[in-house]
Amino acid sequence: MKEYPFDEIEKKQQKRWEQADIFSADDQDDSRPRYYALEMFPYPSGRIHMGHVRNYSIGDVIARFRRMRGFNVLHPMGWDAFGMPAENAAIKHGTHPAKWTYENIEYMREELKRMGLSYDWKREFATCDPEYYRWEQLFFIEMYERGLVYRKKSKVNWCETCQTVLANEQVEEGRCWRCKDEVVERELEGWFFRITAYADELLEGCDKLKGWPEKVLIMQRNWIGKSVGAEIDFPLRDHQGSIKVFTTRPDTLFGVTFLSLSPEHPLALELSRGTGNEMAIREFIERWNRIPVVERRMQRSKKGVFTGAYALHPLTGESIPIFLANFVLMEYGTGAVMAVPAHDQRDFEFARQYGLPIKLVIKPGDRELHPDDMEAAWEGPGFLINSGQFDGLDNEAAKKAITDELKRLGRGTSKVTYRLRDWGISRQRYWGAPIPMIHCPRCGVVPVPRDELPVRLPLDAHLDEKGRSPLPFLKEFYSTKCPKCGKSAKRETDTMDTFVESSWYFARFTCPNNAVSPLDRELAAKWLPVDQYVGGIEHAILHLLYARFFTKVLRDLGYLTVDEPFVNLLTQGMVLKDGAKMSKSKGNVVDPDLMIRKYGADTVRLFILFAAPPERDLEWSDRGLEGAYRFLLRLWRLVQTHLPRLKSAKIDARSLEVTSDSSDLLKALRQKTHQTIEKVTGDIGERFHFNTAISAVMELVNQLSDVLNSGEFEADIARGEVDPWPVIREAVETVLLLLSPMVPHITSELWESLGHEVSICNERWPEADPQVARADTVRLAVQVNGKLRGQIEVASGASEQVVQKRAVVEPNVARFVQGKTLKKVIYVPNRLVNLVVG
RNA sequence: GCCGAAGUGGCGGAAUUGGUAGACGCGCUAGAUUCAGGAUCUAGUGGGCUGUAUCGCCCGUGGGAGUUCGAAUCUCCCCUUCGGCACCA
Repeated sequence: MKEYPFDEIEKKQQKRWEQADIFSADDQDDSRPRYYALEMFPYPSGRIHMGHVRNYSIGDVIARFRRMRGFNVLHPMGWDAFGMPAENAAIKHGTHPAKWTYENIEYMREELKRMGLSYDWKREFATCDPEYYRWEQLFFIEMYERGLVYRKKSKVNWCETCQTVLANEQVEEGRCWRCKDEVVERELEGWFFRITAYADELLEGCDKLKGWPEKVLIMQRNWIGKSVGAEIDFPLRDHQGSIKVFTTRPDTLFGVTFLSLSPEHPLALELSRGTGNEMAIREFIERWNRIPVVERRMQRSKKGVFTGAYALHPLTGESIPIFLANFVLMEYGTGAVMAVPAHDQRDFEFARQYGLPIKLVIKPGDRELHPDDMEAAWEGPGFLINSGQFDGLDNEAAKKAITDELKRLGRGTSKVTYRLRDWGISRQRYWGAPIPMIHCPRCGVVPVPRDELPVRLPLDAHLDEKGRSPLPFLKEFYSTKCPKCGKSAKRETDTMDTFVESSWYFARFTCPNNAVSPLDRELAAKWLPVDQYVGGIEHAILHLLYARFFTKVLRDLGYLTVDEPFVNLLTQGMVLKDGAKMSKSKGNVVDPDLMIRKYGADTVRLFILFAAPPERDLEWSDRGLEGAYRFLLRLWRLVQTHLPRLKSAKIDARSLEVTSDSSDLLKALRQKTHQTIEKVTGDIGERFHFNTAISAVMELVNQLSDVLNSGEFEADIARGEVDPWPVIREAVETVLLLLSPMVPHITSELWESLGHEVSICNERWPEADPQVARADTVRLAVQVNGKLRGQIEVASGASEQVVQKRAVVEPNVARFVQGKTLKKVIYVPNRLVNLVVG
């Protein structure tokens, strides 16, 4: 038999926890403060990977720690079960996405259980369950009724490989976030969530999320991209109508020397008609259309062409030539910009290239600029010149003054623009939640009546090799009756983006089995918001922004009372092997399950928590893993060896005091025990620095072994003068309690073997006695002119006079002080004393 | 290009508020145990100095300057790596 039979222990303890049902969150109990700990739920891809192990180990420590500190903890787990890989696997292996998904869930649930995670498994659900997505369909309808869902035809990001549309957030450098293939442009009709209606609230909320990493907030702010400025009308000189532009720099209006339009601007061709430039414009647009979407944005050089048409300056009436320019985006603002080459770098480059005039209208305070020898646009502050009545104004003040003037003349307004676009959620895929809408040739778009929900995804569908959704070909699915007129109509065959499911799952965990309503208002109010959310940084924008949006929508629909879903966010780093992210293609994947079988879950958890603080990347090391195993082995052996005497020791206050007073060695051990409690409590509870928490416990274990192995100790026992076991038992029990959130199995087992009847998981977290933890003497560093010259042992909190007297007589210190005058003494109590001599 | 984070022994990392740099672990070295290997235990382990060798000196946290009695920590400049955004008017 193995000396440390981790496999038996882990199986036994896991069974025990399950039978005793000790990780359930109690909906009724209001006597304890509540705490909601959550980790990002996984996509059931088949097996767990090291990223999951890290994510869930971190979350489990937090949940277990809070439980021991007396909180009523909600710590649930579920499955983000809709998605493309299921369809791909189904095509490849001739199975069904549902079968594939549910089999994976079965397998991965067992893997997670082998890790010994303290989940309330009774709350588990998969998002592909109609009992889950039916409520999502209800939200969709309620959002539709409130104008938060709409349908439009637009140019969309299309991934040929995935055969579906992607949201802007899901395109990375012109490529699909999932399969990394090029995204092409397509004109398609689809459903949109009006996330832009919440743009301002989402942005302002960033300032209130004190528990989020600044990095994530910056990314979200940038993504929302709020710009404050003005929309200005430039009337056309030779046509009816005008061109609208958006600018953040209305103060530079007098510096406009031309307008730039996107090649996709609807007026582009029309303006050139009859000017003689029509051919050139047509050619330019055609050439533009031939450039793949991916490459359009990567073009660096400024290219353009004159339309032959002119606009009129809204304040001066001057004629302004209108150009098409390859750098103007149709999707942002109005697709047209007023070009101020003197004060905008892009316009500057364009003007230089095509020999267009540069007119200076902002004069910086500290230098003279001349249009002819400028090397770059001046985008900084200054006061206005060449701007008629506005000359001399500070440019910030001029922004308002010029906008006001435009408003007065009816040629412009204040305007706020966002980079954020509405969230396109239609997916031309099968394995997703059906969009609960009906297209009636007579009545138009009609929502499915509430009492007909859920619209079930038909499970008898067959996928073709190309990966196209079978739904548009499945008559039994799409053929229906219009709820309004009762005549035949067609169901929507698009499904929802799978990010919709993960946008509210955290709320559903508060009442996962509720069959009458998506959420129970009282339970949601009791548990939400999530106190601590843990997950990867890769969701900094996507999931975390969508979840924030959904929370606000559900609040406005009356389901939730909170504004934000996650109070505190911990973004963990990646698990690397040989300096690179683990991936099949690199062949550097370490299978967690294999490691758990070989060394046990406790060892894997301990290593992964010990190797780096959570937010940093972690380098996997087989050697390090063995080190973690050795530590647990030592701990096991230490308790086993002394079990009878540990078991019979009494650890009441009196016995502890008597023992520690009788031996310096034991007194020091007891002090270390209480110092370690202080240290570990802070490291786990406040900083999430599990690595330093573990190292502190290791120090205590080292000191404990030193005591047990020391000759002095042996001699004391032999004489029978001291009973050391109370202090030793206290130290051992402290080690077990402090380690239990991280390595729950071995600590549970040893706790039990010490004779405890209550599971260590239900024990109270130890309290440090500050009296015991405080040292009565301290080693003080003695510096001379800032250089370390010696150490002295003094009473804790000793006075400066005493310390100084002791310091100068220290031989090595004396060498450096002798024959010099003492100019100054700096004394930091219990730390150091610095003698400044000259 | 812009924004952000990070650079500490052979390696992962520690130093919470400007106060003894390198905790803890890995690796390595020597010894014990062992037929041998492995495992385990003990001791040592930043670099340099034959220098008043259980003590001491000098150097040392990417590089350079500065503030300070004192800097891994604060300020400025530079270098490198990683992440995000990338014509957003």
